[in-house]
Amino acid sequence: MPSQIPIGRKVTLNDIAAGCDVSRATVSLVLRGSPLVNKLTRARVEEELRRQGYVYNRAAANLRRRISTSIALVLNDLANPFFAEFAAGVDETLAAAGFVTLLGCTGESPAREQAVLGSLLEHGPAGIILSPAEHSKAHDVLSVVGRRVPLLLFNRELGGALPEFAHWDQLMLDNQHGARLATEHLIARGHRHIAFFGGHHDSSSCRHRHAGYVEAMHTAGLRTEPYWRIECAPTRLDAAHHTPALFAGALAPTAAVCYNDAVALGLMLGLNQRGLRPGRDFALTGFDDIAEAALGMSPLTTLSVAPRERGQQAAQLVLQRLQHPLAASRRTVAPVQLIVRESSCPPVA
Amino acid sequence: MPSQIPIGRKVTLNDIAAGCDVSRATVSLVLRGSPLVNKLTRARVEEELRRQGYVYNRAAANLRRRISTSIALVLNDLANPFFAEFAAGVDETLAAAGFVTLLGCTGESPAREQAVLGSLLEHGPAGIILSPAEHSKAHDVLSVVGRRVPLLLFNRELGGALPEFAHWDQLMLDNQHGARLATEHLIARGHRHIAFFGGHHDSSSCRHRHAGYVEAMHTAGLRTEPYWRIECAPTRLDAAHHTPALFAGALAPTAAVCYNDAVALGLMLGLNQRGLRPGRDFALTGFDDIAEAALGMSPLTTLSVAPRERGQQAAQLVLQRLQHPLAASRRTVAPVQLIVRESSCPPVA
DNA sequence: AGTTACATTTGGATCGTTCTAATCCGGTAA
DNA sequence: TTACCGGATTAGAACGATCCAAATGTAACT
Repeated sequence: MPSQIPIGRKVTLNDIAAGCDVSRATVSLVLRGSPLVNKLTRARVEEELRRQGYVYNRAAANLRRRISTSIALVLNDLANPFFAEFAAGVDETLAAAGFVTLLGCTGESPAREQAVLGSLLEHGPAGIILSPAEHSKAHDVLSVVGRRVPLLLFNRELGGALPEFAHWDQLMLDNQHGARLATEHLIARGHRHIAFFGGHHDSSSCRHRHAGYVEAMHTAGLRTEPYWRIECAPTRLDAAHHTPALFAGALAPTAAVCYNDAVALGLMLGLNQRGLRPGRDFALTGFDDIAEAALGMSPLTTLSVAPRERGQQAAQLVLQRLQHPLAASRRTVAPVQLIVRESSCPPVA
Repeated sequence: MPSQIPIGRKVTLNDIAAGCDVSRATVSLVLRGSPLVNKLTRARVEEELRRQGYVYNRAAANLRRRISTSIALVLNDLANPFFAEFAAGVDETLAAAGFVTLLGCTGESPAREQAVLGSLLEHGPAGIILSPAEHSKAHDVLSVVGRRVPLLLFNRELGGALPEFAHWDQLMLDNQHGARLATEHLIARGHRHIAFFGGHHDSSSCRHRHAGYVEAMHTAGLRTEPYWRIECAPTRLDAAHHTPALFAGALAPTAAVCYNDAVALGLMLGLNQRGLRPGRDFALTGFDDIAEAALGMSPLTTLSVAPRERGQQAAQLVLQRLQHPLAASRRTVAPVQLIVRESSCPPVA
């Protein structure tokens, strides 16, 4: 029984081998289910493995075999439900493939990103999934990651040019098309004065969404006033604070395409404080379709990006890359889907 | 320059040693900043390390030193914001201590929990932080984890008795006291007929919260009717569906202590459908203080559990355990804090 | 010159596994 | 008898680091 087993040292192949009078090599063969070993000895060895409570030392095995069974996942912030769902999808798919997820959070700091990547690399992951911090530069990432271990960029571009020799894949959301869909939807509802609210222009996803908005507006022959572009941090609180700026210009908008759901929810609060009912007196759309979007005072029209599925997809892409290390690097753009809810009302007559 | 470095093989200590005419051992000393090595040779070696783009192989080092620099974090579901915040806190603290987080998700399935634990253990974590799946049994966890690697239980009890010889620590939330606070608050507001709504009685956290509710009621000399205890799955949807059951008994409650915030938000929806305005016609409290609690139609009175801080605390506890492997096992109960918002109105006259 | 002291450096064993190239053995063919 | 075969097993060298004891070189002191 387990209580007979010495508690001091880890059980190794040698212990098992000694315990049933075979060689280390034979035990190793048993462990890996080789057909070479005799049925009888296999049974004896398996019994001994159970008896001593052996646990496989994958680190030692991987060292010898010069392989790795882990993937590093580096994100800005797990507390963001978008990334949390993404991480859940990644882990789920990796686990199914026998890989283990090494987690790292950067908190939007390029410096911490460097540190985290460095630390994770020492554990020898087979690949990396990275959602870069805001001002992270391609050159810096390259200098710490090197060209040996494959990298998948998710969600954001890196500053500076991507090194063409490195096989870095990309998984991006169709930000521009999504924002265009939202804008077209508001236009179809009858709006003519539409603002773009929230986000910072130095974020690539924000730039792309803004481009989609401009594209839709101009295609429809509508003007975009500069004071209809309100920048703010992508948080509820900051969005609520910046609400007055929307109505400070000469021509007040009747609707806003928001950078993301958090901003949209904050804008709703801000509108309420001005006595405007979102979804009645003012129309707005979000981006991400986070859980809270469907609830709240006025259910939010938004773009679903299916973060969990993106996580699964990211994991798949990395696993494929591991099988074809020399394949050309690939850029995947995941589609987004417009979810129409009540917040995108027609303009008040 | 980096392009001169062969791309085929990983750079090892031997390569560096050969590259600057010293022994492997000396390079190793340089890496670890030993004062033994001469300033001059140190400089030469460091230059060579940079030149060849060396990355430390922690797996190999840990094998030799018989130590580990990783901690396994096993959760039900990262997509749950409570656990996501918790994980963020854990990773933050572990990273600061030089550890790396091995992630695993169980999806509330004891079978997957076994599999995930087994897989993570093969990577040799120094410790484990486990938030058990719903019906997970202590005996099963023990049989896969063994008594070698220290375990910290978070948030839930395990079924069956804890093995006393294993040094398993616990970090629990003060569920009972929290529910008692919420109930006392409602009583102080003037309510006499208070229900306990949501959750399943086979979940230990639900039992504890219910116990706190009963305790407060009885201490105040109030009765608890059996039909004031409505069980349902801890989701918004199921809570909304079970709302009518609250009013099916002889004496209708004027307030409800909810199992958690998700349930409370679902109950709000259900109340709305009955034409009752939560926070006006009916009072309710939640548990967890998730982000949505402060927003919504009627901001929710709830208990803040500070999940990120819990994560930091969990990591601290494990790190302490690593330093004192033989210390007596410890049970920590984290305090919770009542956050009074508008949902806990006085009863209608 | 011989001894001691000190600062540096190093060879070789080691961690727990896998891999390669033997080896062993009973049976069969030449 | 010898050679050979195929199935089962194994010794021993890896993998990339660390650790220990021992070696080296230099300077200082009898």
